[in-house]
Amino acid sequence: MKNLRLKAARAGKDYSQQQLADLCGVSRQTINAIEKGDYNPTINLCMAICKALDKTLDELFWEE
Amino acid sequence: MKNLRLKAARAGKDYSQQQLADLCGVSRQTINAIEKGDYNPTINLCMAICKALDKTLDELFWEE
DNA sequence: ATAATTTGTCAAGTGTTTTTTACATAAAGA
DNA sequence: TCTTTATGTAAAAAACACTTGACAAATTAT
Repeated sequence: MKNLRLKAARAGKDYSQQQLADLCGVSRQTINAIEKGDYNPTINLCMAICKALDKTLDELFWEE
Repeated sequence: MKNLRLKAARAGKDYSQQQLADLCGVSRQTINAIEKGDYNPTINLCMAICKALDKTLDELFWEE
């Protein structure tokens, strides 16, 4: 399922997928795939994303 | 670096590495490696661990 | 003491994340 | 209109998470 919280947080910073990817040191496709939601990133990447967007793991990635 | 918060949370539930591994559907060695800290688990596994231990991602995995 | 459980570690293999390259479409700006 | 930027998607290969099997040291229980 899509990660809309991530998409929203990125929009809140006015970053493109490419810009966020650069900040996190990964490819644009990786960010795209995570937002699209069909896979399972590593915790280190999740933390890099959170720090780039000033969010926490729970805010962007926790699922009930 | 070691994940001592995870080790402590597991101790708080009185689970062995094997028991926690079974609850999370991974091997004992994987849990051991995460506690030892020399790698980078996936977010899905981190969430499974958190749920087994009644903790959140931020409580067990967030690093400043 | 000794048996059973737990933990630490290693090597080889499997599976999946991630990269790279590439192409197509939509939106925005000049 | 023409160009640029942003997004969605795909296939092949590289990188790495995770498994399996195994052995030894340490801990706990009997």
